[in-house]
Amino acid sequence: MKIGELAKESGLSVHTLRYYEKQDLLLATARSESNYRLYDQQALGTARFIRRSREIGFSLEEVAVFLSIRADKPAHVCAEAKTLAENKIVDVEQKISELKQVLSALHKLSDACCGGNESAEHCSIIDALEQSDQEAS
Amino acid sequence: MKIGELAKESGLSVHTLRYYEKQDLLLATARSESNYRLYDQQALGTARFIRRSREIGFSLEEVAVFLSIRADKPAHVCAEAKTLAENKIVDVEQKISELKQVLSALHKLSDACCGGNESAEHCSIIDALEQSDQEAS
DNA sequence: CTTGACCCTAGAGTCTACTCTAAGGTTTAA
DNA sequence: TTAAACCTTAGAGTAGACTCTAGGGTCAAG
Repeated sequence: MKIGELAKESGLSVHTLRYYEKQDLLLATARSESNYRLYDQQALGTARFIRRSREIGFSLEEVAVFLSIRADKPAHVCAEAKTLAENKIVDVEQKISELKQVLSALHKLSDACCGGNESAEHCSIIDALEQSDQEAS
Repeated sequence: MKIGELAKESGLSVHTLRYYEKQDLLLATARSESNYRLYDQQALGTARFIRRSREIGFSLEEVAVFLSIRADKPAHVCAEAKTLAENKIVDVEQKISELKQVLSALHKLSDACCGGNESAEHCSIIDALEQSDQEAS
């Protein structure tokens, strides 16, 4: 299959597939006489594997680790994959908690503001951003 | 006050302050004979205003809108500020919900994996990433 | 034989918000 | 007077993951 079909089947763009090749994540199975990239079913599996890993939030660097485990499973142990997943969980939890703080600050801003067509002379949003220090805990 | 002191007082770096000037967010009040940027208390207020807005998660583009409201309050209405805050709330809620889905997918991966020093031959993380379609709802 | 849909490469551009560098000039304190 | 600690500019670099462009070749249908 050529790159266009692989793109369709995998849900990745042609550009992205070529980019992944440059990053050594997904090499073409072969080249046609006219130098077109050719892929087999295994390559399609890998493309989908990468897409799923990305959707779950892994970076390309992390995906590369998964791919190397996947490529030679007997040479690796479960702990390697699990560590990656656990670290990612910590990252994501951290991000969520940061965003929740941001959200609470935003709600405070928004709730205090009348939001009407009154002049912003005494807009509580602007005023709140003016305050010297406000900790939201 | 010179840029170094403004940096210290505002909690922004000298580089960042100059960057904000380039972005027309915070102009120097004046220049000394030797062409040093000079700032007054009002500029310090603006610097802090920007920092607080950024901490709450507004982009520089959004901060620019706040600054223009702040600069001429009578010419603006509360609705403008509130709209910005509400849109940001929607964005942040969206991001949080995406991250929660990611987190749940990660937990599924991680929980299924023994994580031990066994060969990754049957690692359930790698296997799960291999699956063709798994919707987490 | 031409049109359109493919494919190729190298390399540049995008996004946001900085962050840093090079190569200088100024001020201050000892 | 000299060294440290400031300040200036224009412009490049950083992160991550694409995304696109220019300028060209290839292939199948009508």
